Amino acid sequence: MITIKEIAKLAGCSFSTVSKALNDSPLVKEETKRKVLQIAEQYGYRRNLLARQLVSGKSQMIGLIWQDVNNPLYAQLAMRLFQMFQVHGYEIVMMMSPPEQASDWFRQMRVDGLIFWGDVEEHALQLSKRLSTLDTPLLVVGSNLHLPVHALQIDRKAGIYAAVEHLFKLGHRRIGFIGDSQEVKLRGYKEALLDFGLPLRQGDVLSGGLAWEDGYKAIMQMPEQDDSPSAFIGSNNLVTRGALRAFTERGIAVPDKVSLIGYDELPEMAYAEVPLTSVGPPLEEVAERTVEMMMQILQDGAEHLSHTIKPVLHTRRSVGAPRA
Amino acid sequence: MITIKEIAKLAGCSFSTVSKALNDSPLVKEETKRKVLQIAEQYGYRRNLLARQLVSGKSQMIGLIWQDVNNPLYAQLAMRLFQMFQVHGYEIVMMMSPPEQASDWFRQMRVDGLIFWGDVEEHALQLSKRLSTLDTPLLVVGSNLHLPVHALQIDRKAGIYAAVEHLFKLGHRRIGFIGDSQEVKLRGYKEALLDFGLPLRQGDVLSGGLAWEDGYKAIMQMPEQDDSPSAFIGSNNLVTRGALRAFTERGIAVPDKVSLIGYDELPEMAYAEVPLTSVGPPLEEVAERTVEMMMQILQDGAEHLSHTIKPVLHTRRSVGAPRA
DNA sequence: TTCTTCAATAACAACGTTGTTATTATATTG
DNA sequence: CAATATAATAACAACGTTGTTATTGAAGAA
Repeated sequence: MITIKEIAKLAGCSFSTVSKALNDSPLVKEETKRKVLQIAEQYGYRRNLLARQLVSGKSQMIGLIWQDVNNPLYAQLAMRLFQMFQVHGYEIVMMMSPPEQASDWFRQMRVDGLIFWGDVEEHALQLSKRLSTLDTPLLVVGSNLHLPVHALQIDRKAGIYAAVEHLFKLGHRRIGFIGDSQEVKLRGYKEALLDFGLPLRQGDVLSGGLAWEDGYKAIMQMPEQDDSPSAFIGSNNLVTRGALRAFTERGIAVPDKVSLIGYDELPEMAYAEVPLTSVGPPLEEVAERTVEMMMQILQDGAEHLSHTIKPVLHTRRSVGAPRA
Repeated sequence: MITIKEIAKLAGCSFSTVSKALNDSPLVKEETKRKVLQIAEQYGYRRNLLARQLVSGKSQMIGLIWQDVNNPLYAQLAMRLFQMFQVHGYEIVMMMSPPEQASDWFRQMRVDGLIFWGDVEEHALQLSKRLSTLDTPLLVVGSNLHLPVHALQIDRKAGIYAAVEHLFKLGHRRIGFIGDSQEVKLRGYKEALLDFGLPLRQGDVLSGGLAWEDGYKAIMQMPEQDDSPSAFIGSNNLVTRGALRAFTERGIAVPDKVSLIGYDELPEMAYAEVPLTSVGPPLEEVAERTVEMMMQILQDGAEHLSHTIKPVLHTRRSVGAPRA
């Protein structure tokens, strides 16, 4: 690929003049500029960003560490971040490797900032501790912990709480929870039960991970009882959709026999066989705040930023009043 | 962030010795190595990849251009590529911008190779033409065109053909097609009809794009007729799932009243309210071949590679014999 | 004319590496 | 003891840029 030095030879001037011409500097005669630009065009010159970033000390890149590819939530978010950061002259670079490995490579590439989706608290904590003393600013999006780095918190506890409240107000007195792998959500569930004077029954919390199958299995394996919950809350979009599938297969009509609310608000929720009522952070707001905070960090060198987003409830067909 | 020059000062030697020590060169005394390594560790030294790649002329990066974030197929594929290329010492860098823009940035970053998912033929053609004369090798994955670049073809026509054949053998004589935006697939459909002696009826091809809603709307808006098709083929996983949703809503039982086959083989197909029979390229094979071809291009400088993968049929519940 | 001013360009240093070549100091040989 | 081989390190060039400083040549002022 042609370099400014080669263009200089062709144009019969020095490479520093070429550099200035390509950057449209007023120090170069119009005629020279034209000649240089014409040659650059002709030979398909592309500036070498590695070199430019090396000398400038800024990479204009933001590293995005992405682990959970199967969750469409992140695909949506990533897409928006891409578009929004580009407006500010930054490129998003994504990696799907384990956090430690990804952050290490990003630091070697001298990215200006790092974004980490911190819904797995353990990883968020570990990574933020590791990077807190270092020179690459880290923004953790979606954690609930108090971290030693910049954080865009999502108040999942409040989200689940709101879901319980919604069901309670409709008359549900026996509410189950599917997927116990995220402690904050479970805490929101338990606190709400307590506040509304409902007993916490161990059997109503169906344990399992965050994948579709986990929700499916949880409901399929649920023992048939007379007094099982009249409503369930699924801990994320995948689990909830898996659960819905299982209810349908077992012939338990939603919402006639059982109501279902899922955490995460996504187009997919409306596409389910029964459109799902959901609580989740407004995606657009998450994206906007992420960009806003990162720009404050990069441009103003802001310290220890923190902001919290509250999930919002979207009512759809999957929830009704309990049968008498 | 500390550099080798600063380490040199601290260690009391020249920066070139530090460089060698960090690369474990046999030209450096063990004692010196230890001292340098200890200081590097202490100060959290990370090599500057920008500088290293500038001098080496190799970036060890492969650019992946990703447009259709909503299709989970690509999320799965991307994940596998990440893992597999890492074994070969390459990092995948992803961008979600429009192809022209993304490829331009990647070239400026001097990536060693580019991968483009070419299911939108128009984009694939345009990009491959643009890059065919340039020095950055482009591998188009999943196109059907004869392109002037390396290509891992997916024979979608054969896939759809196989779907029609499968239905025909079960006794279906009236087969519809949902989503007409990919010409190859439509061609497979038409050719198969012809070969099996079935008439092509305009009304049996429901037009629309590749999103969930397109499939949903197509079926919702389909006029109620006595002699409508006894089976449908959806042009991708989203469209098919949207269509299934619509059938369910309209009370048209799948597979009792109508059979449904979807293009794309993904876990999601099995998760649908009626597990969907599908034809699609084996993902793992696509990933493996992608890596294999790219490595041949990068290491052996292979010219004009081409390989074709045939989609495979997976039978599930959504297909049955037509009602008498 | 001779000095100054200014526009245009050239030259150079720097960014952080790697790889090659040059320079030491030390050990080995005859 | 000088000559030479060897080990360790230093010095330097290069990669492709950008930004700063130095050098030109020509026009305008004294």
